[in-house]
Amino acid sequence: MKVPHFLVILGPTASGKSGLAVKLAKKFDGEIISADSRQVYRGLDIGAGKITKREMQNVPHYLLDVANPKRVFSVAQYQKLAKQKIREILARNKLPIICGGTGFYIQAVVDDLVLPEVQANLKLRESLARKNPEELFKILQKLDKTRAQNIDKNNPRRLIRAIEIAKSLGQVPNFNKNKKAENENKNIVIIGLNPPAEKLKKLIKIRLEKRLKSGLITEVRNLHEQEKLSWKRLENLGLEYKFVALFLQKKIKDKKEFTEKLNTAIWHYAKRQMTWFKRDERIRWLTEKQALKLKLK
RNA sequence: GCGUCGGUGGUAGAGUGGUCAAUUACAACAGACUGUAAAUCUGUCGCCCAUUGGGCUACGCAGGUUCGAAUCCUGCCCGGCGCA
Repeated sequence: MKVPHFLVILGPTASGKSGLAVKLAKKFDGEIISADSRQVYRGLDIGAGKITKREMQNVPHYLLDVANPKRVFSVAQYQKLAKQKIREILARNKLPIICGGTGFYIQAVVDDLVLPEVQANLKLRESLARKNPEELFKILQKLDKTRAQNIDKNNPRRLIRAIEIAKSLGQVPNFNKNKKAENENKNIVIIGLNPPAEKLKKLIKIRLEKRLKSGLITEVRNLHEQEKLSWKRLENLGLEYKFVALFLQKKIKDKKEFTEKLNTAIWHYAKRQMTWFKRDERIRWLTEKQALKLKLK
């Protein structure tokens, strides 16, 4: 296989991406760029499954801890930073390895999506949040007919963001399709890891137990008490952060119920990740063993 | 033992003579994704064929009433509560 412009390692949560990335980085003299929408935040460690210094084995890792967890980080920001890191790594004659489970972030980089730089308007969002989808849709229709035509009418979050963008830019810009075509020529190797469902379920379960033992609950409590992250914010961060926050608030009282619900939620997440990945035919689905046998020249 | 309330689809739990293969939620499965993505949203969900539609088996078990029963009656089995 030709030496790629960069390498991507993706897969559902708990599929073993981080470990593989380190091994491949050592083999190919690479450096790793995380593609994870939660690991970008400072202080989200155990719950987000951030790789430890020790696990990094001296392989440089980027785009971890680059954002304040109080503020919402966006794909647009991610894309900008990731592209910059890729350039830097290439300039050093090393192989950039993008590794993560946030499909959208990965796509933003791989296909170089055109993302409107419209910042979150919290006041606008708050006032729009009170409206139902039908009302939101009507507002969007007035602002941007094109976007209204292909948007999911039932999805308030999308509707609100579309309105936000339309208000600021007049309309929601299109993806740059040409860019995507151009990218087909770029040599990008995408490796997907996808253990069988039953195995993945087990991996998720074991990993959660491990996280609980290594202080997950304390981490979330500290984020709330010391870092002053509101419960609402923690709930919004999802999965571990959401369910531990609910548990600490006693909205879920039973520890067993808490574990079960969280496990299910993580499983649901893994499945959502897979539906996203499945449609990308460029992904080469391999086992870790197969991936380690890859040769680049 | 008597009294009483209840036993409904994988689970919880509505339904109390027809419009019920059975509200809803969860789980399960599939999917979307113009940018808050660990979020947000959608579809399917008894079985068998079918394009609308049709057939079959189902609401603890066995009988009965009725044109018609998850729904009413009788007996039995099982569980909660009360009194003994």
